[in-house]
Amino acid sequence: MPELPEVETVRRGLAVRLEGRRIVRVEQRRGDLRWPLPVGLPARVEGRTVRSVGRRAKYLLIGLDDGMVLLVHLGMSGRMVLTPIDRAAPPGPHDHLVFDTDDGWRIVFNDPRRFGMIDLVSGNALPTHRLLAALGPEPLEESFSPDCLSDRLAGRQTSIKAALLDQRTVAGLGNIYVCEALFEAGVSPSRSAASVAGKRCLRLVPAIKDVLTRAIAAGGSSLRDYVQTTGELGYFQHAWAVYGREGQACRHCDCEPARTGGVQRLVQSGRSTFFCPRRQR
DNA sequence: ACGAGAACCTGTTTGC
DNA sequence: TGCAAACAGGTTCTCG
Repeated sequence: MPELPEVETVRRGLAVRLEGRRIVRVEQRRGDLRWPLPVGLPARVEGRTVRSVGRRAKYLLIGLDDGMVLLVHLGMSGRMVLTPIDRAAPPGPHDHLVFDTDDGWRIVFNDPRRFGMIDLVSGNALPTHRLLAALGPEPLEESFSPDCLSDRLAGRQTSIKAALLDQRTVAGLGNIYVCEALFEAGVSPSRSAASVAGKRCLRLVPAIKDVLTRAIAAGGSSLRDYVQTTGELGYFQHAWAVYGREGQACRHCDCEPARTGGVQRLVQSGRSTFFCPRRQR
């Protein structure tokens, strides 16, 4: 579910309800997600006031008033669901953590596949945290420039698709937005990363920024039952040009799928890639 | 050192 | 219709 735009959407939803609120109760309903949860998590969070809700790449950073930060990754299927406590349903089988605030709101972390990760770390230690230390630049920051990406792609033998999926190259892109950005830039996903270093980054970097910005504005992409913290659906999935559109016309070619084959699908390092071979070279 | 593939886990969709 | 296989937004680990 969650790539940068979805996590940013969740961050904004959480910030509204959590910033300045005290967490009066934490219920931990199982001991592990991808890894064991931090020892004594509920007791270490109960009574704390939330200072800030930030984001780094696909990680949510919930800053507490004692200087600790709750680090949350939603994995593939993680969700944060917000409801008033008096209207909250009983916890379901995949509701792993429940947080109640002093003004009567409940935040439930739900994650059926349990690829999510949660840690509680000192704010000072964040930059060197094992999950964050190697992350590449934030794609929406100004410092993420064509030159910056070019340097990171130079000399790499893997495909541009795999390189952009690698969070050390640039942080926050996932399978959907890599496909969309490569389409918008007119770059073939099969091209070597090294061959994109240089002038193709002049198109690729603005395309990445544009796709992410538009997706955030739309509240992210909703697949299956993914909803924002508010319960609303994101609607960027309707704007996809190529992702999930095998055999259909891409958003910019007038070509008839019956004659040209339309959007093509291929598998790269085990993941589906969607692209338009007429537009992407 | 780097890159491809497997593994982690559950739910939903697809195909025979 | 029913069941099994394929597939899904991510990350880490292993192996060549």
